[in-house]
Amino acid sequence: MIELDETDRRILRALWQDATLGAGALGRSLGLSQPAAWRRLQRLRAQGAIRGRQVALDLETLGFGVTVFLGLRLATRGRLGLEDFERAVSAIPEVQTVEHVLGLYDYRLRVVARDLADFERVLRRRIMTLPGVGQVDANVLLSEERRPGPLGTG
Amino acid sequence: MIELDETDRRILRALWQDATLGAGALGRSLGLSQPAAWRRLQRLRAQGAIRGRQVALDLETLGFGVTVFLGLRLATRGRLGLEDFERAVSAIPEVQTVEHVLGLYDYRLRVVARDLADFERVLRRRIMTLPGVGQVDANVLLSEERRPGPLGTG
DNA sequence: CTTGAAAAGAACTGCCT
DNA sequence: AGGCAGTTCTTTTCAAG
Repeated sequence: MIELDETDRRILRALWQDATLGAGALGRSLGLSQPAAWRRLQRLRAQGAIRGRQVALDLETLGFGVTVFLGLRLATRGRLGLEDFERAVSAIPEVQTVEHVLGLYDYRLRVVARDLADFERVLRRRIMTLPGVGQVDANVLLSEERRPGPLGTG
Repeated sequence: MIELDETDRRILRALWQDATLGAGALGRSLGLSQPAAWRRLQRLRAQGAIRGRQVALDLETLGFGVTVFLGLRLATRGRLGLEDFERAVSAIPEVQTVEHVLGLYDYRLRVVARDLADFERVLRRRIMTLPGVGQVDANVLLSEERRPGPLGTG
């Protein structure tokens, strides 16, 4: 865990919105010179605050119009059960996110499909056949808003 | 919705892992020349397949060690109820994601906090006071795996 | 599609306040 | 910590096959 000043937080917030910004552009928007912004970037990366950069793909455009969140309970909850389950779920390409959680569910999955018929196929042939799967709850995504998170207050 | 060939899919998969790759590096890893890879990138962006680039922040390192998923049902479900709720939830910095869903819940929130005590504060003072909030279910994140999604199968 | 090269811009270094 | 000036490298763009 590291300490950030307000300038660092501004840098991270700006990069969160658009990671294509370089040290020069960042410096201009913050009133810093290019090398000064560059040195802060280096430090933030060395400290591990920035893990990497990813493209945000537009799944709608790519033909995947349906996103469904599944909440799963396992019937068998031993250590082997978890490992078997995780190995099997990792082999399903339509699963975008696997979250191991504590609470009402054991696992939460984010699943994308081309349409509802495609999703039904994934659900019946892939999800329901996972080892140890018990109860399955589903929520269909209507719209989603992603926000920069608590860096503003930090 | 657009058509992709296998090379396009490879490009998107590579960028999903590391968006810092430029046209040159992409071309080398795919057996294309730098201008050829560059033109494909341009096309993919023009078609809207690539929405943008984001940094992946390491929330642990930044001091936010607790992530909780909330499933919410609203007590009042009219149009005004939804708008009031969305406006209010957008003002909570600890809320990273707001998903409007169809199913067991009306909304799903991803909430980050420094620790469980901090999370309790957010839950009591911010979440439970949201307009129209009914039932609230919680799941605490233990571990998470993100995967490239269904681009491999196309 | 390729290679090659020129122009532009970004990244990085050293030295100074 | 930040700024300035200069060097090096990559990306971008164009020409030609």
